[in-house]
Amino acid sequence: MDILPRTFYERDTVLVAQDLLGKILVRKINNQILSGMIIETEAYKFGDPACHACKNITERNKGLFGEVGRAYVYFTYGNHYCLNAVARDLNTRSGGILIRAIKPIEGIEFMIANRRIQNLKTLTNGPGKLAQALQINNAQYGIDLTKEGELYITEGIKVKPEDIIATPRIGITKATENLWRFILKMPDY
DNA sequence: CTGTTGATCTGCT
DNA sequence: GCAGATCAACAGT
Repeated sequence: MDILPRTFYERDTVLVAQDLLGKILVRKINNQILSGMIIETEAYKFGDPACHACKNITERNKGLFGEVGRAYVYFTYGNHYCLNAVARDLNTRSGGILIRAIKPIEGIEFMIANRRIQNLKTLTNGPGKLAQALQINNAQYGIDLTKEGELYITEGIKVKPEDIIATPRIGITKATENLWRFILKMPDY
């Protein structure tokens, strides 16, 4: 499976968010492979009031201003890490895509052990849950997603435009009118 | 230095 | 459906 090239991330953040649906997120821990198909994303870009990087660069959000194709991880609500991919067209100052949900493919037993639950439905269907299942934390901040390593993204299935649902984003209080949350229709999930 | 807030999850009602 | 957990980053004093 081919790893997505850096040019994939050098486009408008909203476009990349849609294109990430159906791609495969791969996490390697020692020799254990964990992977899953990306089925839900949200786009955040510069000037967007709901985005961490809406105005000034700070210690936490500087990754969103850096090189595209890298991982941006942040900690919130005292309990949860969330995984983003940095992506923007080269005329924009910052932008990122929140990976909200994946469908587990490989290493499901390992994920269940990480999450200490039994219910498959709630294994990786939220940003914080997904990060916990894949053991993602600040150690993954800034990892290059375009190189084979402990965390990267590869080509997946082809997604038709009519299989993508756009809805308002979740858990924010500003700019809720932008339909920048994208869900992949999954007939068998 | 202090107070507030947040791209959430879980458990209980 | 709703409140509580829980803490780092941020902005203001």
